[in-house]
This record gives sequence, structure tokens and C-alpha cells, in this order.
Amino acid sequence: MDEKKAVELAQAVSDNCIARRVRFVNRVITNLYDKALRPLDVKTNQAGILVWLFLHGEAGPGDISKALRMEKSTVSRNVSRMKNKGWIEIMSSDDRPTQAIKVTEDGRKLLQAAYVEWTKAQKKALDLLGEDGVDSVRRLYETLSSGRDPK
Amino acid sequence: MDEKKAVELAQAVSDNCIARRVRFVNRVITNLYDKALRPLDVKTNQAGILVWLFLHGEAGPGDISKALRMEKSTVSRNVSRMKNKGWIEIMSSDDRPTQAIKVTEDGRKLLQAAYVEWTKAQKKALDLLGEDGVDSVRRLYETLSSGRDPK
DNA sequence: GTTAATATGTTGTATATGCAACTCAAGAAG
DNA sequence: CTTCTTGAGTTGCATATACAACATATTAAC
Repeated sequence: MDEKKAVELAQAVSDNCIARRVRFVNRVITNLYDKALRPLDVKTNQAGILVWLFLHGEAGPGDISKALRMEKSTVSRNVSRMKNKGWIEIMSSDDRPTQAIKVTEDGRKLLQAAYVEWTKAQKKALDLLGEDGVDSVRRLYETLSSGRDPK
Repeated sequence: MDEKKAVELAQAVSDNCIARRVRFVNRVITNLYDKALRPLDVKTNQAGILVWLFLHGEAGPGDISKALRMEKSTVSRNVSRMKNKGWIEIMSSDDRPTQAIKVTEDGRKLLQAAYVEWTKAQKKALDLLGEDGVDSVRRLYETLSSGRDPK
């Protein structure tokens, strides 16, 4: 009868699992921003990529993948959707070692509109987490982003 | 020419956005656990639900939704997949105000096998985040889970 | 200069996630 | 007893995410 043993293991996982907590926090926080951005028909993720692209000039999917620690196929699809919406354009020069993506005028406009909504969500998140929480998030991010991608 | 203005806004978002960081952390951490669990053909999410169910006896989708702060349709689908894999069974008594879900014997076995893999991922996460990081995650989770679900 | 190895992207497949709309059943109002 | 209102779940739709397999192109080896 490993029933009791199983309960102990499950309890240990529940009590200590980092992923469980990180994922919970992610769901709650992402929801906040997604809801705020809904009127603009853009989600947190794509808005984030757009911001990154805007700040990094012409970059390729590979750069996004490395910077945001996102699988290349994930980036590929997101870029594709963003292109379809007209927020970015791809300057592939046929001879494409890599691609060069640029934020379009529409993309820039979206960015400015999104800023207003972002501010609201950001405020709610701050209210929920408190200054300390926000600092924690920042530190966690710094810790992980400084480490190499374990491929 | 709001070009400069737009850059400032984008920079402000990049510098402060909580969602961006939470999501980044989530991707990195979730990946760790998903990779560890792959041999068992289960992902972090379903393993988490299974653990929760195992510890809470017979509960319904609604309970899972509330506890894990997951949209009911998300739960619905995850439960469906888990049922197909034989890890849980649903005791719907025809007269169903709510359903009662129970972890099956196979589910329990999976749980025990997953524990071994979980330990590895957990160790990696601990190495990456450090004791302080893990504490931060725990506090963030406590903060959010104590708060009500803003529906 | 071929060949082997590597880097860059895309596409098939599957899970995770949430919103909107819908079905059904259980209660509350009358 | 009907009607109206909730509560619980399901399903259509769309995005987010990653792995595996594939197509190409670039570079390194000889």
C-alpha cells in the first residue's frame, strides 16, 4: 500500500514546487495585461515583442528568440501574425542570412495606444504585488536573464 | 514627429513592465519542468492538476478552476485530456450539480514516477534562482493567492 | 571546390490558455 | 406551477508555446 507514501510525495511537491507557483503568478499577471489590452486587439506577448523590436531597430527572429528566451518556432509564428496585422514588415533581401524586421508606422501607433492601457494594468499589478513584489519580480528576471540559455 | 516620444514610451514599458518579466521567468522555469517530465509524457500543468486532485480528494472542475486560478474552459480541456490518458476518472452521477473527479491507480503511479523527475527539475530551478529567488517566488504566490480572484 | 557541420526559419503536431456563446440543471421570484 | 436568474461545463475560436522534422543557406574542413 503506497497510498500513504504517494500522499507524502504529492504533499512535498505541492509544498515546494517552484513551477507551480511561477505558473500561477504568470496566469494571474498575464490576465491583467491581456484584459487591459483587449480593446486594442493585441495581447501581452505580441505587444512585448513589438516593444522589443521598436527599441532594437532592425533585428531578426533569432535575436528575438535569444532575448525573450522564446523557442524559434514560437517567434516564427508570432512574427507571422504580427506581420499579417501590419505592425511589422520583414525586409528579407532574398539573400537572407537572417531576416530584418522593422516596426511599421501602424505598429508604432499601436504602441502608443497600448501604452495607455499598459499603464492601467501595470498599476493594478503594482497594487496586487506591492513594491516588494515588483522588486522580487525584477530580481528573479535579472537572475535568469543573466544566466545562459541551457539550450 | 512622435518618433522620439514613442521611443521613450517603449523604453518605459521595457524598463518597468511586470508582465514581461513574469512571463520570461515563466517560460524559463516551465521549460525546465516540462523537459524533465517529457519521458513520462506529461507536462508540468497536468502533473500539477493531478497533484492537486490527489491531495484534495474528490473535487470538481470548478474547484480546480478556483484553486489554480485557471479559466473553466481551460480546466475542462485539461481534465478531458487527463481522463483520456486514464489518470483520472469522473464520477458523474447523472444528476450532476457538479462533477467529482478522482485520481485513478494509473494516475497515482504516474505521480510517483513523476516525483523522481520533478526532483531533478526542482533542483535545477533552485540552482538557477537560489534560496532567495525561491523565497521570492513563494512570497509572490502567497500574495496573489490570498487575494480574491478579480473575476 | 566538394563535403560536412552549423545556423536560420518554417511547418506539422500537441498542449496551455482565455473569451464568447451555448446547454442544462438547480434555485429563487411571482 | 411557470419564469427568471444563476451556476457548471462544453465547444468554437484564437493566441502562446515548444518539440521534431524539414528546407536552406552559410561556414568550416579537407
